[in-house]
This record gives sequence, structure tokens and C-alpha cells, in this order.
Amino acid sequence: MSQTASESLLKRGVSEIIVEQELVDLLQTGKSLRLKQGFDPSAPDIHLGHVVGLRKLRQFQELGHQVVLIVGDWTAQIGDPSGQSATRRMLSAKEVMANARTYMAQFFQVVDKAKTEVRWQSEWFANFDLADVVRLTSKFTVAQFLAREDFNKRFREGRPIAVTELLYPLMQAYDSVAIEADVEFGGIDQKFNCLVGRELQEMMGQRRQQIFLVPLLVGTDGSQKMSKSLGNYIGINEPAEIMFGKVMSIPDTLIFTYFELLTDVPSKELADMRTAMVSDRVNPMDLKKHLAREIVSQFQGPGPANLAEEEFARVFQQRATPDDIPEFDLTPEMLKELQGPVSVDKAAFAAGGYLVSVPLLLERSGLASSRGEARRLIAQGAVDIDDTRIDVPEWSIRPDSIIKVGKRRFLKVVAR
RNA sequence: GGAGGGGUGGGUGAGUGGCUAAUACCAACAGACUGUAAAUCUGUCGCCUUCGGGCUUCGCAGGUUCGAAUCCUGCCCCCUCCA
Repeated sequence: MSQTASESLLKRGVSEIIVEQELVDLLQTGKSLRLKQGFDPSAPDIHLGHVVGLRKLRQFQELGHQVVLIVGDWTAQIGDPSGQSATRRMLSAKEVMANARTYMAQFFQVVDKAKTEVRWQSEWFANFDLADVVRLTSKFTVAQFLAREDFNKRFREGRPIAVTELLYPLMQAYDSVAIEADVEFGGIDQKFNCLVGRELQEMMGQRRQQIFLVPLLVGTDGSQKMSKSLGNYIGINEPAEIMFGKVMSIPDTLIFTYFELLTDVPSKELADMRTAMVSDRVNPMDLKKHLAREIVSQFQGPGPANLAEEEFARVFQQRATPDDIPEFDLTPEMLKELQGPVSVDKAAFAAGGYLVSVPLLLERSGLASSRGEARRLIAQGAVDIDDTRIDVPEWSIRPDSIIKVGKRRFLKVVAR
């Protein structure tokens, strides 16, 4: 392995390696390593936060190593304790199956399927009995678990910790034993769980696994880690335009982090870009477009990425109407309803169109969640009909009318 | 088994009889500005409204009162500590 390749593999986008020298030595033996990556089939969608680690797996695969993907069909039932809510709904076997399938389809968009072995936890946990559980738990103490930051924090603050949550790291650790992992991959928040695996392997007479921890990607809000429940995520299966737009919405300060963790743009180039940005020689927006193009191309291909970029420029920079906008079918019944609150004599003035109640129209078409909200939007000057900003609650519409709410919600009236 | 704390609008979390459709913060939405859906500033943020106002909200069900998120009774749920 060349100096730069090694540098990029072990330094770029890496939070911590335990123990780095041991891993380097292992890599130098030339042996194909078993790289452990687990997932809970409780939430099947992969977002860019996950991709950071998956890209690392891919890089290792390209050096000839073997990924072992563990489907956490048992741990999914417990729920990862790093979250706030301790209790999670038990999933049916059917749901687990479906989630796992969806997950894997996305997983293999980044990771090479040919160099991946898929294993289910139930292969080893299905036959576990109480004696096995006792044997497993007896190897650890509560003090060890309380050393873990989030358990410790909750304990100190008197917040609840479910017993099953303590089981979670043990089960994950046992997975390492079951598959004889050489290296476990995870986000930095997985450090504790991975370390338990390392210890357990040693107790059970195996060589201790190395731990490869990647940083947690900050989400589009610019402050918290990317997660689906926080709504600050970019899913890898989202339509190209959405994905492009979401990347454009990250704060400028995150641009280089994203470049480093999610693209192959060489570090040298990134350094140049950074210099250019700091000295105002380049607009951060253009760097962000480059970033968005890189990311969208990875998942959707360069063609759709370019289209998404053009669309973005058109809709957000030139404030033009997008190509493809939702339609609202103005049926005779709907028209009658919309005209209901409008006085008849006023309707007579609406030459060539139909005078309708705009709040009602916005509410019925889903552009506003209630008529009250629709009225507020009108009052705030957020509603355009056929390029005219309206300020009264009654307006004339006709087939092909374009209704725009805010900067990016559009609707086209059609009559079939 | 004993003692105690708590359930409030999307989230966090004030409010302990009327001034409270309910402080504040976050999120969200809108407008202005701009270098983008960044940042910043301003505004909005229960439902209905002919814009006068009307209606329904503070775990659930009753009750006291002219008047309750706030007091009383019962119930449900969550949590902590001691043993």
C-alpha cells in the first residue's frame, strides 16, 4: 500500500482506531481480514451519516478484505441505548425481514456485495438459553457499564436505564465472537459496544478485534448528528433534486467536512478550495454545488445530478417555476365548493376564470394545513397566483393557473 | 413494601383560581436581504370567521366555583429514592 493510500485509508474520515498500530500490523500480514459491520433492521433507511462508515468498508474491500454484515434481528428488539427513548416497539419477524431487505439493497449501493457475507444474529441467538445468558452476563460488572458515557450520565441524573439496554452491548459483543471479527466498524458513539466485543473475544480465547471508528456526520441543521428522527438527514435513496437541495442547505461551515467524509475529492484539492474560500476567491455556494454534484452522482449517477443542479439553479436562484409541479384537479364539485363563500355578483367580474376562495383552495389542495394558515400566508404576502402576489382572499383562477406558496411550493390547476 | 416527583400546544419546558389560546427556547413556516433552501433581521406559528367575533385545548372521567391548566375525588400512565 502506498503512502498516500494508507494515509487516506487510516486518517481521512477516521475518528479513532483501537489499536492503530495493531491494525497496521494486521494489514501488513496481507491476510484477508473479517470486517464486522452490524445494523438493526428497525429503521431501514440509510442516510449519508451511515455512508461515512460504509465508504470505509468499501475501501478495505478494495484491498481484498471481507465484510461481514450482521443483521441485528435480536438487538433490533431492544433498541440502541444511545437514544433517548428506552423502550422501542417489538418488531414482528415479518417487519424485520422487510426492513433488512430494504436496508441491504441500499447497503450494497456502497459496499461490494461480492465481498460481503451476510449473517443473522438469530443464527447464534436463537438457541441461546438462560444458562448462556447467565454465562455471558457474568463476565462483566455494572461498574464497567457505568463507565460508558451515556449510561453514566443517565445514572447520575437519575434517569432510567432499562436492564435490556445493558444487554445490548453484550449481544453486540457476542456477535464479534460468533463471526470471529478482525475489525469492527462503527460510529464513534459505538466505541463502548465495540470495546466490549474486544474484551469478550479475549475472554473466549479469540484474538481481540481492532476497532475502526468513524466520525458522526453532522446533519443539515448544522448542529446535531444526522438522524432520521431529528429530520436533518439526507437519505441515499431520495430523488436527485431533493438530495441536491438538501446538500445545498447545509451551513457553509460543513462543506469541507462533507467533502472529506463523503467524497473522493483528493485532500490536496480540498486544501486549495479551502484557501480559495477563506480568501474570498470563490463563492461557497459554488463549492457547495460541486459537493452536491459529487454526492448525488454517487447514488443517482452524473446525469440526474446535472439535471438536479439545473433545476436547483432555475427554481431557487432564478425563482422560476419548476418543470414538474403537482397538479390540482378542479372538478365541478370542487369548483362549486371553492366558489361557495364567494358572492355571486363578484363572480361576474371574473372574466375568463372562476373567482374562488383562496384560503379554501389552499387548504383543500394541501398547500396549507388549515384555512387559518392559508389566511396568514396571504397576509404575509406568500401567495402568488399566475405571477401576481395576492392580498385578498378571493381571486380568479382558471385551468393552467399556477399557484405558488412561499418560495418552493407550487401547484397547477387542471380541469379534466 | 415505604416515601416522593411528574404527565401542558411538533419538541424542551414555564405557569399553581380570573390580566392565559396559555412565558421562554428549539423546530417549522413566511417576508426582507443575500452568495444557496447558508448567515442575519422581522413576522407568523390551535380551529372556524362575513375579521365584529365564535369554538375547542393543558393524561382520562367527574366535582367545587360567577370563573380552573391551576382546587377536590376517582382512574390510567411514567419516573426516582429507601428497603
